[in-house]
Amino acid sequence: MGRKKLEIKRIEDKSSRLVAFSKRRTGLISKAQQLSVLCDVDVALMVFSASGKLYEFCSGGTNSMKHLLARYEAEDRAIKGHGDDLIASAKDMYAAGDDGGGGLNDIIINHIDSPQHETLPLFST
Amino acid sequence: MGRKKLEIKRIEDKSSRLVAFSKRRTGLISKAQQLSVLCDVDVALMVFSASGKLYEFCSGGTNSMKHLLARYEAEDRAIKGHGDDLIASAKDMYAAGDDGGGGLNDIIINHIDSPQHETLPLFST
DNA sequence: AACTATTTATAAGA
DNA sequence: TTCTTATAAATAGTT
Repeated sequence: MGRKKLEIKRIEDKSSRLVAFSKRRTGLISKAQQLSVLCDVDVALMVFSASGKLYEFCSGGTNSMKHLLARYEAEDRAIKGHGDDLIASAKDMYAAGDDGGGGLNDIIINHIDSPQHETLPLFST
Repeated sequence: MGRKKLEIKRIEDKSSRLVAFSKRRTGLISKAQQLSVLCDVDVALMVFSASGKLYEFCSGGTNSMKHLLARYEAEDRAIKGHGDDLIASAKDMYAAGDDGGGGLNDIIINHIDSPQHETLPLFST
């Protein structure tokens, strides 16, 4: 989006990297806020600078960050609770030889991509 | 960024809102990944859809999300640990009459905007 | 901190 | 939903 196309790899020049960090961090937080408002969903974003500074955004305000983290932990536990099922699925796929290349990782990702019915909304706006 | 300029407020038409959610969520996660790679920083992003589905990105992979959340908790505690100092600062500012309008909120935001020296990196790539 | 040439993201529409 | 396309936005390099 600039004068030249930029490869997505670490910017080695420190000055350029810091400038890019400042610009892109601002843009990212703005996009996160827009997504939460336009689509009426909860979003939590944390950015840790190389110097240890924290930048954050949370729909509902910074004070509600803990609510979203609690919700995340709950969903995470729900996913982990299916560990045995996931491993069984992985074995089945390997046995059937239809592993798409990603193996267990892809299975877990697919699982994460499906709604977690066990998870009750702990926080909603 | 489209055929028409869009106001940043809840999209009332459900179909349009879902389409926007799909597109913008993808874009946001992509931007988060680019920021982490280009600027070599840690980023954690969580999006909770209205139907309770979780979408996430974490630099270092989903498995490292917990490390970043722990780091966030640590920074949060460090900020909270300065509660007394912050309240004293607020009182001083009010007494001096140089409250910029934001009051304690602004003081806390300024505090958050400064590096947390007490925070050790719990996780780094 | 501004500028501006370009690249990207994306709102509508098919 | 997936592809297309006109436009708005973001931003890389520059001043």
